Amino acid sequence: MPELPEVETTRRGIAPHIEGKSVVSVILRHSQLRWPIPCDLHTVLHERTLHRVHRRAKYLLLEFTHGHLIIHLGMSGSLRIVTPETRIQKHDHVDLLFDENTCLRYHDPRRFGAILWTVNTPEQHVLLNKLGPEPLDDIFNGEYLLTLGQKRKKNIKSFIMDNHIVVGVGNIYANEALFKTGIRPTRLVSDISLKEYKALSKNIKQILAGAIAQGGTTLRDFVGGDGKPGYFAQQLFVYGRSGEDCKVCGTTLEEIRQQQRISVFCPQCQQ
DNA sequence: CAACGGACCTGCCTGC
DNA sequence: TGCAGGCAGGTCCGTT
Repeated sequence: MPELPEVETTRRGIAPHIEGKSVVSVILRHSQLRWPIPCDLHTVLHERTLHRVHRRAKYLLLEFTHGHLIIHLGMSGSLRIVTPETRIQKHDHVDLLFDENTCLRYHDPRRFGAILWTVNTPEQHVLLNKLGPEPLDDIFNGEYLLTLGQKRKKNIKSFIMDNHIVVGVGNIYANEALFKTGIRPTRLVSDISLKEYKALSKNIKQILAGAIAQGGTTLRDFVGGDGKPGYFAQQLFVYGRSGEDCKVCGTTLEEIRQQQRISVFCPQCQQ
């Protein structure tokens, strides 16, 4: 699921409802996610105040005085604000119950997500300490990509999806950014010019910022923190459109598989 | 190191 | 209608 815009949309959706509130209780219905949820989480968070909800890459970081709760939504996770009485549905694995009858409910059918606790700064956590820059940061630009790309031998699609290079570019937006830049996903990183890298980084920023502004891409089961779906899906140029006509030139879009992920591209627009 | 394949898990869709 | 197979937004881990 969620790519970076969905995670940021979730952060903005849930933050106003829980920042400044204290945890009344934690209910674990299914603690086996990608890694086990700490079974003493209720004791750790009981009567503690949540100060802020941050995001780094696709991780949501819930800041408490004595540590951070690290939440990743994996492929199928979502967070919603509900009331404690709201009927429990299948795969509603965790409730963080706050005061004022506010409940943060974690739902994740495939259980590829994670909920972890750390008393250190989240940036020091082993899952976060090797991540590349945020795509919307100024550090992420054409020169940066050119420098790293010269040292490597791999295709551009898996390069921009590599979290060591830049975070937050998942399969949907990798496809869309390469289409918009006119770069075929199979091109080698060592073979791409500074001019192209500048355009690519600019387009990645633009596409992600646009998707965030519109509340994320909705496919299947994603819902934002307030339960409303996002509206970016209808603006996709290539993702999920293999065999259909290119919206720019009319050529039939083609599909290949790279690193077990589907890439869709226009053989005319992307060289 | 870097690159690649496999693994984790459920739901949904297709085709027989 | 039932069932097997393939596929899905992510990313860690072990092996080359």
